[in-house]
Amino acid sequence: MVIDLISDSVANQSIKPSTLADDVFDRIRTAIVKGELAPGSKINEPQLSRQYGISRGPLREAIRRLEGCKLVEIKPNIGANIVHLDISQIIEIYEIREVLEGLACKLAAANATSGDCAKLRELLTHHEEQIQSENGLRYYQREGDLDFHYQIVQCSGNQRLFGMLCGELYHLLRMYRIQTASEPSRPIQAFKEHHQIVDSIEQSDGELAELLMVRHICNAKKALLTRIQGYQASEETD
Amino acid sequence: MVIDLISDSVANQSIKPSTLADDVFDRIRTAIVKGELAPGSKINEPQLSRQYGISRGPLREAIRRLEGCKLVEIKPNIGANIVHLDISQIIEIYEIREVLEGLACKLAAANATSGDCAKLRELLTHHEEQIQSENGLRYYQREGDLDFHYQIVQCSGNQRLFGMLCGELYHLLRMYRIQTASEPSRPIQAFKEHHQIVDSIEQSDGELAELLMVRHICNAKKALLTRIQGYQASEETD
DNA sequence: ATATCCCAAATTGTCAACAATAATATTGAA
DNA sequence: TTCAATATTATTGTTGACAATTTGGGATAT
Repeated sequence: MVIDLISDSVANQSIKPSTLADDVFDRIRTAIVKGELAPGSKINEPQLSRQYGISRGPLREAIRRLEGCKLVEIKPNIGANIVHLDISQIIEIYEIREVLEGLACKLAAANATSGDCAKLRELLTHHEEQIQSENGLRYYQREGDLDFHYQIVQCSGNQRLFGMLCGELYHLLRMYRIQTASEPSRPIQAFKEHHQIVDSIEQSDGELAELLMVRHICNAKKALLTRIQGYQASEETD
Repeated sequence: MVIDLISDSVANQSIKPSTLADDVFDRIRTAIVKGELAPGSKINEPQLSRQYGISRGPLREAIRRLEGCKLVEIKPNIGANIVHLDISQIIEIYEIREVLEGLACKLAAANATSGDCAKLRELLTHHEEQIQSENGLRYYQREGDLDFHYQIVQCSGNQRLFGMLCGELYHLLRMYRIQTASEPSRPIQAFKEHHQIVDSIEQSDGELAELLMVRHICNAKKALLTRIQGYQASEETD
């Protein structure tokens, strides 16, 4: 009897219960963010249900949840399409990021513990090593950059802010980066800016931290814009 | 034949196709925001499906979509609960509102047409009339206030920003106001601040408009905090 | 009286079949 | 050949039934 109780508690810790709809939601969301499901493409329910080995019931529940997250758009009697982000929408996201991450920095400056700051420093040190090696340059920009921002938002202590940025916007940005196979742009400059931001957070200077982060993202936005305009120009002249 | 085409096009314009899941999603969301479904309460699928006259299939799809919107929380094998906002979460929303609506003002100052400004003026004039009558005071704070902010966000031109504020956060604030049956606080002062904001938008002074809106919402947040603290103190001394 | 175990009822999760709609292919006429 | 109407196919929407799990109550032992 005692043994049963133990094995039960162990089972509850390791095997957390979940539904097919939840599992498939995660798998589809990952597939969308990774670009395995192409932006704008149509979701075929019979095909996907076969692919995941489930019936259409829980699959449709997963799709509806994705609709709530605005990762797919459903038209009645027609079907669900993977969301497609054009440049203007990416700009919109960057505008929102500016103020949202500015806020995150302001709050982080007020709330971050010395341990939090140490972790941020450690992350930057790791990035420095990555930058100095050739292939690390790509790694840094593609994932490490968002990791840095992720950690700061976590330090803000605002749970809803965390959900908005790390649970939604960052996914969309990753999606766009993969979609456009974007190369690293201005990693050394960005690295310097990251250090400045951590400095101000460590000194509990919320005002400065907010300003630096707003400017940091605004710079990234500008770099993106010039890169895009150059691309569009070369497209036209081809 | 021609007649058929006409009647078809008319039908398409008036009767837009929708699914049961979509309809019930709207109805449940309204019920949540209006407080008809109590925050924290459990959703009973058989009961709700009888109430709306549909089967559990589309009902569950609607609930999953609500989960994606973070209006309900689903625990596997247990069920869905209406989301419950405590004070700390409302404060979190106000922190986010500050910067998001500040951004909206900055963008509105750059994008608003003279027609947009006229509509804002008209709205404020209407509010003034409401304030001068006794019972209008309540009306103004409960809905008119959010209407004003709604219009400004619309002028910003940032669709995602619009979705975040008018599609999510305002719903939650309405929900909280109804939930706590909150009385109007500082309507005259808020009215003055609204006028200042429209002034700066009309003059295309984005920097000022942003600053004024941030301060406006920060004031509302402070008013909320003192009201709550007073309430909590009286609770403790009871 | 309290706690524990077990059983019954209710609720959630899943599936497969059917209905309704849209997409596609085919036929026929100009 | 080309366009339009029609028939066929595929996909989406909806339902009811069944399986799995949780919840609640009651009997029993301490």
